[in-house]
Parts: sequence; structure tokens; C-alpha cells
Amino acid sequence: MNFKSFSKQFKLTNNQLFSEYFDLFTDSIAIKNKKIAVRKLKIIISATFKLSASQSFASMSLRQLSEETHISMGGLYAYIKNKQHLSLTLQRFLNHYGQKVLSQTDGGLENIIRTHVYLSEILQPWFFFAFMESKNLTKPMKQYAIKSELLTEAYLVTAIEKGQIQGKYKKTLSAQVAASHIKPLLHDWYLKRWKYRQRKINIDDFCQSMLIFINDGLKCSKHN
Amino acid sequence: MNFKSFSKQFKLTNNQLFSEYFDLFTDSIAIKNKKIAVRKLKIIISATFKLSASQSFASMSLRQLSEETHISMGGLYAYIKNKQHLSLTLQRFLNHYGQKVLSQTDGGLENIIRTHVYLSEILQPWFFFAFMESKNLTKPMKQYAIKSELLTEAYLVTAIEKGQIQGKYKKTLSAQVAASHIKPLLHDWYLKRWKYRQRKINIDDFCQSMLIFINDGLKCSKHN
DNA sequence: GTCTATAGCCGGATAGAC
DNA sequence: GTCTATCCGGCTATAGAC
Repeated sequence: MNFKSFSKQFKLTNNQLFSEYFDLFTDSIAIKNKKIAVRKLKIIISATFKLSASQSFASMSLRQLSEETHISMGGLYAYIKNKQHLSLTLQRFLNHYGQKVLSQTDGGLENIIRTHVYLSEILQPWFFFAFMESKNLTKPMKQYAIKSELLTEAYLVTAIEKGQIQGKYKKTLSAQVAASHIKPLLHDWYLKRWKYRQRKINIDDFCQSMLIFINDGLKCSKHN
Repeated sequence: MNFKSFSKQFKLTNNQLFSEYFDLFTDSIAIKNKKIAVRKLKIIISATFKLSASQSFASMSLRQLSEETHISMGGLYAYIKNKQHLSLTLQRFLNHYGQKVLSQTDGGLENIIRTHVYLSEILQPWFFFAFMESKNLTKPMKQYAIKSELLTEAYLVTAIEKGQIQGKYKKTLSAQVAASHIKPLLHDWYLKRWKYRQRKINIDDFCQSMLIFINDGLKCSKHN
């Protein structure tokens, strides 16, 4: 698997994405014409990510959002319930989507890792937003987010345990501990996206070097 | 080196820390009695970290800060120039301090890694704040922060290159790439502090497992 | 050195015209 | 479906009493 084949398989076009968002949150969207709604939601949510990334969601004002999207204040409220609820839907949608995609992996460690990185590339603004704004969540939403995060970690743990039983991976580190060291490596791709862009490291090279690092570490075999 | 010996060596008591902060930013502090100022600065900055961590610095209001510190709005302005400048001093102080401590390592990879983790433990709220609020920085400050981050990475690169020349580390991965995979592991300790606390993983165990992971990876030697 | 009071601006949200 | 106008509460910052 590489990024190209992953993209082909999932066909995550923007339209499909926001169409699914519309279906999930119709209750909080006053506009009932789906075609119009999807087009505007795309604009509003993209602008939200842009502004949140350069300030923070909390300090972004709806007046700024209105200016950035060229939609009036009143107009915005036809697409969102209120400011807090907008943030909530973004968090929920990513959790929903992430679990859906991850559950389709074949359970191998490399497969899970690549799937996570590739998905976080396509949904980079969503992942970045969710990570950065997670602290602002209300208690019930925080619990929901933690549950979702643990689920992702559980995929890694299961894959490592499987490898350990097969004798592919050693048992020096518990699968749990190993998984908790792998997760931050995955996060780096969407948290420090600018760094990798600047250094002209493409996504498949990133996966490759990360997998080597995870598998082999740094030490020479002769020192084992 | 372990956490205890590191702590002894650096004696980073809160008083010393805020005393150094006071000296660095006297210009923006109206109160000239150092003893009083240091005591209050400690209260103000701790409260700033607490509130920023649960919301964000931008959305924290000075009214909240006033309530949390039991210092009136007017009173606060005797210790800070304004809200934005407060954030700036926090960023600057950590960069200043971090580089000071890192420059005293012996240049070995394990030493640099342990120093970073131990320092980020003692200054956890500072590190967390700097990471989370880095996007809000003005352009010149952002450049300063990036410079500081690259410097930290440079310490890792140099150590790995040294190990590669000595034949201790293999050359499958460039030192630069390896370093960029190690950094997010270090960040995890202060970004997800709650997770490690919950799982009752202490700081020396964390360093130990991370060093094993970095050195050896997951794979069994027989599969090499 | 610390407080209260207030200036002046900006925030989220909604009503109602078109 | 989109806009303008407006409510009103909260914000940073400062002036001036003690």
C-alpha cells in the first residue's frame, strides 16, 4: 500500500465528505437544499480550520468567520447551531470517520500505521483541529474523545501482540508501551506538517523511514 | 543519570525560576520590591498556565485571571505589561531556559534525551503552554521559536552522527530523519502528561522504555 | 502596592426585511 | 436563503482613590 493506492480506495473527495457531514448534522442546519448546503459548509468549515489554526477556535470570532467566508453573520447561523456546537460537530465527525476507516485495516502493524498517516494527510485540518482543541471540550465530549483515542491505540496494541506471538517482534517492551511510543510518531505528520513540507519529505518516504525506525531502531545489530 | 540526580544538579526551585524571570523582564513589571514581585508572579503565571491549559490563552480573560489569583484587574497590570506581552514573556523565558540547560549536556544521545524529558517534567506547564500557543505568535517571535526548536533538534542530530561515526548506530536512516522521529517521542511526555500519570508510568521508566525503543526498535534480531 | 470605577470596544446571538 | 440592524454582556486597559 502507498498513498496513491489508499486515495484510490477511499475516494475521499471533499464533496463526499461534506455530504456525509450534512447527513450527520441535518438537525442543526436550517438550510434544507443539500446541494447548496454542502457547498457552503465546505466554505465555512475550511475557513474555521484556517482561522483556528492561526489563532484558536475560542479566539476566532464569528465576525472573522463571516468576513473570511463572505457570508453574513445571520447567514452563518443558517448553517450552524451556535459557535460551540460547530466545534463539537467537527470533533464528532472526525471521530466517526476515523474509526470507520481504521476498522477496515487488515490488522497488520504496517497497514494500521500507513492507514493512519494517509488518512491524517487527507483530513489534515480535521486532525490538527481535533488535537489542538481537545482541551476545550466539555466533560462528556472529552470522555468520548478519549474513548476514541484509546480505540486507535488498541489497534496498535493488538497488531504488536500478534507480531510478538508470531515471534516477529520481541517482547522486551510490552505491546501497550510500544504502542504508546508509536502514537506520537503518527501525530507528528499532521501536527508539524509545515516542517515536512519545508524539508520536502513526501508522505511515502515519511512512512518508510518511520517504519524502519519502529522496526529496527538505531542500534547496529553487532551491538545487540 | 536519573530524575533524582538531575533535580539535585539543577535545583530548579520555583523561587529561583521566578527570580530569574523577574530579572529578565523587570522593565515590564511596575513593582520594584523583588520579594513581593516574585511571590505574586508565581501566582499569576501558575494561574495563567492553569487557565490556558483548560481553554486557551487567547480565550482566557484577565477577569478570570484576576479571580483565580485573587488579584484585582488593576493589580495585575502592575505585574504585566498587557495580555499579549505576558504570553510573549512566557515563551521567551522557556526558550532561554531550555537552551541554557541543554547546552550543558555531554553530547551523548541518552544524555540529551534524559535532560529534555527531565526538564520538561519540572517545567511541564511551560512546555505545554509553549507548544500549544506557538501558533498564536507574531512572525518575529515565531521565527525565534523555530530557531530554538531547530537548535534542540541539532543537538539530537549531532549526537546521532557521532554514534554513526563510532559505528554504534547504523546509517540506514540519516541522522536528521532519525532526530525528527525522536522529537515527538520527547514531546509526548509533557503533552500527554495525564495519560502517563493515569497509567502510573514514572519518568525514569518512561525514559528507559523510550531509549530501548529508539535503540532497538521492535524487530527480533533473527529477522534482521 | 492594591483597589474600585469606568471608558470604549468587540463578542455571540437573533429579529425581521427582502 | 441571505442580509442588515440591534441587543446586551464581556472584554482589555487605564485613571485615580487609598
